[in-house]
Amino acid sequence: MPLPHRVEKLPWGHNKKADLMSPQSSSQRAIHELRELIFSGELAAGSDHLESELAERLNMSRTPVREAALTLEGQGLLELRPRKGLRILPVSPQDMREIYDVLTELEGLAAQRAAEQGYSAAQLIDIKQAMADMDAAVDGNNLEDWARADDQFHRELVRLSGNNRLVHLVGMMSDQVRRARAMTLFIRPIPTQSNEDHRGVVDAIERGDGAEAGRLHRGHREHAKKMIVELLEKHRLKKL
Amino acid sequence: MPLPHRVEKLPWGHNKKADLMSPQSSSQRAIHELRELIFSGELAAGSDHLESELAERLNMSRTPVREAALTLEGQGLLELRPRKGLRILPVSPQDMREIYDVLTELEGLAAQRAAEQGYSAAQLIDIKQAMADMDAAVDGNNLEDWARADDQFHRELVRLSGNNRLVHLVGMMSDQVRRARAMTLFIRPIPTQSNEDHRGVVDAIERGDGAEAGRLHRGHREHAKKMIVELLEKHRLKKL
DNA sequence: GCATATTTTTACGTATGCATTAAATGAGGC
DNA sequence: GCCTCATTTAATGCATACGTAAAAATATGC
Repeated sequence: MPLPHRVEKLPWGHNKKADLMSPQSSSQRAIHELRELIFSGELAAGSDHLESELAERLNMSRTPVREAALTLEGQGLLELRPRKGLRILPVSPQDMREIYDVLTELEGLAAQRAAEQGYSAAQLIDIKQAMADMDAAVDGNNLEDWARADDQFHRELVRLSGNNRLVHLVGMMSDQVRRARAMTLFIRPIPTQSNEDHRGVVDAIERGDGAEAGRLHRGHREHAKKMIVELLEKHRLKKL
Repeated sequence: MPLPHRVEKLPWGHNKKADLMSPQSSSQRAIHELRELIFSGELAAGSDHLESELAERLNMSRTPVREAALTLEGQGLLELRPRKGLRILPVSPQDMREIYDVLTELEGLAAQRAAEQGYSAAQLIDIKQAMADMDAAVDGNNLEDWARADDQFHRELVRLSGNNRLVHLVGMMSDQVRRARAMTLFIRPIPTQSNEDHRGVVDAIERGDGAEAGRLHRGHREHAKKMIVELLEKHRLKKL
């Protein structure tokens, strides 16, 4: 048969957004797996990797790897450097400042718009659940759970803005922040203040007070920015 | 203090000088030419095109066309639809609202940050030149020149923010706005107000008044948003 | 021993081939 | 007629082939 030592081709149906199951197309799989490798640090920031090398690692040809690389390049996670391999982009404290600046503004807008939609309490149930999860995680002193719930909170907040572009752009920026947070999560103060901040934002959204929601959320992010950047610099984490 | 300057190698940099050199790689050429075709309307919004068709049109194989398509998909200009060809994304009034919302916020931030850099008059020469060009274009009643200078103004404003991510994201959003403006340019009022607005923003930047620069620029963009969206809806330009 | 010229290697960019599978078309039953 | 199912068509996703040019390695001259 034409495919000598190829292995699995999963007979799963087509789930467009399948988060947890392996995507059906090799390109999609490449995107997913490369992202995992980058976020887990297995592909270290600043390191170079040949297309052929990655292709072999993922059990596919160069083509889908290349396509994935193009996509991820567009998301600012790596850079294609002819003949030097693809370089996992490092994130310096200065980069982090830039990213947080943008993120602050975009999420602030999201909070404002979310408040203006006039959501019912029922429609805010998911974001409140995320808040509850964060409280529980703080109580249980489980930082990983906290980080997950925090992600969920921010994702939900942006979704509530009703602006698809916002969702997309914030997602991109968040990916980069996430890499840094993995490093700093265990050396930062216990994030009780974050939970307070979030509560204020959700209250403002529930009241329909857009200006206040935006203002509060911006403050929240600015505070986080300061803390993260200071941590990165103090610990000499020049590049992540 | 890091001076902002051109970034050569950001993923999809909007490189102004790229035209001087003939793009050597087919992929780059494909990106450029497809963009041209989209902006010129030769590839109409909402239309579908087969990879092979475009490859033939650009005198290359499917591979670089595909790579370009991936890149442009990341920029929100088109969508890859398996077996239906690549679809040039239409921009509805609702899309335009979303885009302007994001753009307003991002450029507002840019204006604020630009003001905070403490630029000398000499460093503001380019943005002032753009303003002068806009005035001249209004005097000469040349709308195309005006549009070009307006682009230049906004590009320069964002560059002055010193935030490369901002440059990058605003570039993406601007591309989409640009398509709509081509349609509305000749049915909109003569843009004298815009020039006034810009002057106020630059003044605030020169004074180092970040809050005011941001506030003014946001107002400027919000006004533009309202006008464009109303125009689109009034003229039943459902899709662009 | 060092700099420069020359060969060799190799990674990439692009073209091409092919199996897969969605969509289009047609056949057959109601 | 038209719904369902089988057949054909054709565009894609991916593998693979290959020329090119950059980088590495080697040789050469001083």
